[in-house]
Amino acid sequence: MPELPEVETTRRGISAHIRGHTVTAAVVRERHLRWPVPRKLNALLHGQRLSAVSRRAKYLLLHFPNGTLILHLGMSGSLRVLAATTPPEKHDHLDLVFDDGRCLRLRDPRRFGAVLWTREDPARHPLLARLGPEPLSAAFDGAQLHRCATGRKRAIKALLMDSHVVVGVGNIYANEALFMAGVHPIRAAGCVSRARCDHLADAIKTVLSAAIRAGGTTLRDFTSTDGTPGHFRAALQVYGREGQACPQCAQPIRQLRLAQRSTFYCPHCQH
DNA sequence: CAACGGACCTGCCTGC
DNA sequence: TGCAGGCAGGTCCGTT
Repeated sequence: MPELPEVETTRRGISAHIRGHTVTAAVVRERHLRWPVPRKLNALLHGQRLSAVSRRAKYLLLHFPNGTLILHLGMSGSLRVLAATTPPEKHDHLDLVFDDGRCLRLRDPRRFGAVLWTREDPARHPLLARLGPEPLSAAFDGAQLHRCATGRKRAIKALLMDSHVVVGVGNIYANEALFMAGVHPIRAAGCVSRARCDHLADAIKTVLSAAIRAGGTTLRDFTSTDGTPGHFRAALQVYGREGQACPQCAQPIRQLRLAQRSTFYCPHCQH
């Protein structure tokens, strides 16, 4: 579920409903996520007013006067805003109940997600402190990508998915950006020219921006059941399309395994 | 230091 | 129909 576009769409969706409201209870039903959910979350958050919901990489940051709640959705997490009286279902691990009778509910079947608390500047939290630039910011461009790629032997796709280089590029969009830029996924990062790094950086920005717009449509209503998985699927050029015709040259899309992730590419268009 | 595999989980789909 | 096996949108950590 959550690639960066969906995390950003989630942020926008929940923010409008919960920002400015005060927590009346934090209900933890399952504390065994990627890391244990902090004890005494209820004591920490009770009576605290949520001032803002921001995002860094795929982490959502809920800002309170006494600290910040850091949420990560992992592979299968989702957040919804609904009436606090709505009965929780299987895998609904956490509710933040607000003073208007609604709650923010975290569901995460695979439990790869995380709920963490910090009193410090969240940017200095160990998980966030060493992250690379945001892909849609001016700090990320072809020059930055080329600096990181220089002298590296690993596959360019693995480099794009390395959060020290740039954050938020998951498996789907790494595939799509490489196709858009005409770069072969297993090419050694150090063998990608500056000009092609420019194209790759542009492609990442283009595909993520388009997906955020599409995600906005898909997950518009956070108070209802759930966003159907992926309006943007229709826009994918190579991901999940093994054997189908390349949109540019009509040759069959191929699939391979790279760093344990499915990788899709056109052998004719990508070098 | 760089690069790679394993690990963490459940659900869903395929094929026998 | 049942069951085994493989795969899934992430990413930290230990080993080489």
